[in-house]
Amino acid sequence: MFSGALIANGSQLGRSKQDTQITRPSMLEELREQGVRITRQRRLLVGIIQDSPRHLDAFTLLNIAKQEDSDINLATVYRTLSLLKNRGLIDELDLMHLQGEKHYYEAKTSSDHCHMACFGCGAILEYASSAFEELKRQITTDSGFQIQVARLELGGLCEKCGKTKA
Amino acid sequence: MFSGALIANGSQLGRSKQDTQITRPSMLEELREQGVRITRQRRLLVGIIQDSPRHLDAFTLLNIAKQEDSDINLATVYRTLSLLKNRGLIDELDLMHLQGEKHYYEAKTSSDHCHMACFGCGAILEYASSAFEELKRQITTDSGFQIQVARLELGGLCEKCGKTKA
DNA sequence: ATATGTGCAAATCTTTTGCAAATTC
DNA sequence: GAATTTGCAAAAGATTTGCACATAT
Repeated sequence: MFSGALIANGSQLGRSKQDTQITRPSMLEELREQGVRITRQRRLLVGIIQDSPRHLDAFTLLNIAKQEDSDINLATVYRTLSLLKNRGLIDELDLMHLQGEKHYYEAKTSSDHCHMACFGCGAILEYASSAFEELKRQITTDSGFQIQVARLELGGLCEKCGKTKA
Repeated sequence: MFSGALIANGSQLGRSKQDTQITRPSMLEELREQGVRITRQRRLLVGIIQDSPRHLDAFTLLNIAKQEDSDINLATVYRTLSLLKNRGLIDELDLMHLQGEKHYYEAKTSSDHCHMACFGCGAILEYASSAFEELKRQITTDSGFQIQVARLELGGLCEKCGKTKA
């Protein structure tokens, strides 16, 4: 069972084969258009989230931000994350609670992708597929539910751990 | 925005159209086979989870159990949930954090199904589809990841709320 | 100038843990 | 009888909130 202190995340988009391209649009512009006040702290946090290849939890985000603005506070981080989430600019993930109950955040992408958490080594892999988009379409058509947020998380063994433990 | 005190859950399996049948096998037998000691508390909790049409959180489960055994403790509930989760007998859900950060649990079913949380009225709908199973197969084939747990959660507006707010 | 956002500290909520007593096999 | 599980109370971890001060438009 994985029990390391850090998520061994080499995930970077495209680590696994996938058939859909992922792109991330600019968040600050979007916020301005929505009439949201842009503060020093928000600019900083949004920049970090947008640039980061990793899934950040609130505390990690705080520590990265502190390198630029040593006075920034954890409460501000949480308030900003909440704002971005409510405006649909970031997705919130649990990553199968591999590291306790905290949440992880990432800039919303053009097409939804699933996250695979390896119970063996703790790696987080991403995978985008047109079949996922197709499944969402099917559900909407079939049930009449209008999807605003979609989260597909898988837990199991990555290719390497699967071979080791088999 | 939904802000009621209880999840308005009329979900009962099969509320929405779906193309895959869901069945729930017996947990106690499975536990015995796995050599797990069956205590009074475990028997009670497992029975409640198995019978419940709703997604239970730890505290709700405790209160239902207290009607039978007024001494049962919240720690025991958490320890039992943890046992069942690790043995693959129940699934853990977040239901899009519609009601804070707590988790919800349900007996694992023969085929995975997705949970749709309505931001309008708080209803939780379930939907099982062969396309979901097919997507999992595709991901496994394509990435080599061996899936042990799958969780697909959608947030948005149910059919009724979609019409009201459109 | 005024509404809004921030830092700080305390509070809240959920889940986990240490330990002595009770229970199951 | 020995090993495991439980209840209780306390601790831990993540997130939220009240309020006085600072900032953006």
